[in-house]
Amino acid sequence: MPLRLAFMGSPDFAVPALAEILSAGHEVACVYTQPPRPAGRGKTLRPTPVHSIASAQGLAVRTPLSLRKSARQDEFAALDLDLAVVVAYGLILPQGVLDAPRLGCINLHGSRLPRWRGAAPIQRAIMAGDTETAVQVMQMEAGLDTGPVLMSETTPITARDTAQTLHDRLARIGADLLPRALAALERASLPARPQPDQGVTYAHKITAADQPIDWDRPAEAIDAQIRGLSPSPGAYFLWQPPGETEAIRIKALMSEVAQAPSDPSRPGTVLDAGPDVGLTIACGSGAVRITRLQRPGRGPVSAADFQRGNPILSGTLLS
RNA sequence: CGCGGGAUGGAGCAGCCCGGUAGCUCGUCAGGCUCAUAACCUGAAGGUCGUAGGUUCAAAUCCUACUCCCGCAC
Repeated sequence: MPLRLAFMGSPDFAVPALAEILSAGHEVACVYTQPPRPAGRGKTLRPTPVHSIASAQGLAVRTPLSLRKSARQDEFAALDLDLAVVVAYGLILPQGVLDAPRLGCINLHGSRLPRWRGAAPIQRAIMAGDTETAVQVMQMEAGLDTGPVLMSETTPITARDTAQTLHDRLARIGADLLPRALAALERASLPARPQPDQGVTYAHKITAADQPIDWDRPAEAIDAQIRGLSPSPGAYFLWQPPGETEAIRIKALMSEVAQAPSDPSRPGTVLDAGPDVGLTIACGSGAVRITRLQRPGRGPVSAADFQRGNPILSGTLLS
């Protein structure tokens, strides 16, 4: 029995989920997504990725600025839904919305709740050095990501994961989880496990303050920061090219924890540099090797390529 | 009209301000050295300098338009 549902989501993370729901044969009566906003170079008006896909599929799309007004809630209720599936939508759902569908609203979230409730669970999990995370389907409540968990699938976070790779993996896993969750919900055979009271953390939105690298921190923390923010918005350090008067931002896109220097150097000191060895930098404790980076106006390159054209010399102090 | 940077052999860059023989670090190929090598030495191939116009005796370089890429901001 196909369900009649609304899909509410905005960014790339939600796109595979929508696709899977559609191919499972459910009736998507309406897609809710964030309104097109001026974004990117030139400040052109851009629809969300979900919006683009939904339009291409010929689905009805709504882009309210808020669901607080009763008129918006009435419109939602009038859809006469079995269920609403919410994936990174970006709006708070008032009780009136949560209660409207026959089976309520479920949410796909990229962490193992109650850890990393909120906006940026994927990045925060990597930045915190977590070795494992999950994708979970939960029954929504009024609180922020507080609802009981219906389905969960765990995945390890490796030392080679970036926000990008983990994002893609979790989106994929989540998308595969959803049709199963919907099928089970129809049969009312999905047990809901309340979230534990212990271990609650919040994944605050990534801001510009998260980006600068503080070389005084331990190597493990800096490596996690670099990978957790890669490729966007990216962690960066400042470097003053020889002969230049101003330092430029160098984005670090990929890194690994390197062998600690035998004799301690001031954090930020370039210990080893060259096309063969990449770029190893002393940290508050230990050292990190940056393996992929990008300077303003140029594309991302491997550390080896970067060093061929823009040698950052051994002994340079970065800030 | 948000601000700004970039496009130069296969890769990453310099050269442009101040027009006049296409450069650097690598890679590739050949040869040499070596027990051997990602090391070292010698040599070679490989470029419409993003596209289209303009100025000029002469344009990678100056001017105009366009295409694509990117950083910031959002």
